[in-house]
Amino acid sequence: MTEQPAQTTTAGDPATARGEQTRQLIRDTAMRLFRERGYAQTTMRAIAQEAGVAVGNAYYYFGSKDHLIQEFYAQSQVEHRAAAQPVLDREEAFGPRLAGVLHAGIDVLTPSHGFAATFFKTAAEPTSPLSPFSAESSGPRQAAIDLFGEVLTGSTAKVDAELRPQLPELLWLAYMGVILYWVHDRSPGQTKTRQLIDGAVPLIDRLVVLSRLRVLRPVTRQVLDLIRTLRH
Amino acid sequence: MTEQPAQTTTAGDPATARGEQTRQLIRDTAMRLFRERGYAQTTMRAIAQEAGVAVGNAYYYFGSKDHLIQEFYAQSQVEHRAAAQPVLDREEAFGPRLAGVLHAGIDVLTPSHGFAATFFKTAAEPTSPLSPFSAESSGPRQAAIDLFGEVLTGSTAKVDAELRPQLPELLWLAYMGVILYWVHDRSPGQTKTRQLIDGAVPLIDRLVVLSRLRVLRPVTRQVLDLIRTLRH
DNA sequence: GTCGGTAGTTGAACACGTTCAAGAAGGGCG
DNA sequence: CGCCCTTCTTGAACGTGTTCAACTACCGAC
Repeated sequence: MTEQPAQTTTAGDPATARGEQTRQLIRDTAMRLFRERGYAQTTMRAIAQEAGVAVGNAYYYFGSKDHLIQEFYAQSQVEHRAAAQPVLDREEAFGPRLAGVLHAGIDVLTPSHGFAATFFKTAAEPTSPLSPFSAESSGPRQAAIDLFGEVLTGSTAKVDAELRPQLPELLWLAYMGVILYWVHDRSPGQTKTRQLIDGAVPLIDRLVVLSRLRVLRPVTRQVLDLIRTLRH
Repeated sequence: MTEQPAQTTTAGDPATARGEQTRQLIRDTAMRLFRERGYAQTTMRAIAQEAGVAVGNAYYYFGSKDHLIQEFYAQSQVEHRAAAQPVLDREEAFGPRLAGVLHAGIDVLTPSHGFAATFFKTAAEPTSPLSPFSAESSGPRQAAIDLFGEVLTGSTAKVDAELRPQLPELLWLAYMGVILYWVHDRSPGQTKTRQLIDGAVPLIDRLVVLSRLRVLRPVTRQVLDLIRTLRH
């Protein structure tokens, strides 16, 4: 309905633009304040003041307060990738690889649990460019899906040929589910989310293995057909 | 309807309080404007003006603009229950009962797809009393879970004894998943959501039946243990 | 050097959700 | 009726995210 005007995101533009320093300053200040005070308690005026710029200047670089969240996403995704590297180097079996990558994701997010939880609502809004399903966040999303592709590629697991191309996205979807649980997880240290990962991974592992069985072939195909249909 | 018997003891019954009329007026006006203009485009000032009251008066009855959404939830739940009745009367098999109740839920929500989608973000915030998992919405939630209990109770399906007590809540969770998909569903008439229901129900049906197999007993138990652990 | 255009920066102004001190309306009781 | 207490109602005022017309800094062209 209400189409946003084309945002000058400077996709492949030179990062040497004059304002790049200011952009990073504002972003870093915002991230710090989000962590210190939480998302709702951090006002745009406070961000601007702490960064030593005018309020409007922040809006020159970031379309809205919500857009600062997307910056957080991108940053988290990069950290997740880095944190997952040792696991991908070390493990060979599918299960441990998946578990390791999932745990790495939660590891990265844990310091931000307090404020991440409060802003994940914005991510759930379908019309928002912040939705993990939106076109605007297709960059970080694809990177995340690729990460789960690596979980698969490097593993010794044998996967049904038809399932294989769909699996990375399905694993990413499972990861989204883990995050949804984590966001609501009030157990100390979010230990329950850890239990969810450790409990769900063997089940997923078994499911992937079972999908190759001839007896279950019709079901596998049925599921895959449904998924293909539902894809946007 | 407007006539009421002599009210002698108004001990703890706020339903007969003086302002009940005003409360309903504000609620109905808000619902109408939400449908007409969408959630974000409907201001509290507009609601108050259309209802012919002061802004602060709306806040006397509803703690915030978001709280008006909860009113929408409760109303939708009641309509869902009513719309599901014919299905529960007619169908006996588990699959058709489940499919019918799921379709009934979407039927009820369909007229509000435009604005429901934009406010579902608020429901996703864990700290908000509007979260479907929160204590504040335990009333409508329990009613919804009970509805899926009826899907099971009235059916001819034989369910694993250990799974049975967990199943209503699991089905409700699946329903939440359907709604999450529906919210993001941009296909005309949300036909894809209908396909999701029709595709997923047979799978759930088969899964429930399979859970009784001796071979799968360990897996069933493993899943149930995990679920019990993760429960809040 | 200075001119002109782009990139960057400013802060007052706007609309919104929300709060709150003050008042009005009702009803029980003498 | 007059009094008091609770329930309800008011609208100005506050802090917020966001916008925008005006302004400044920079840089290449001549």
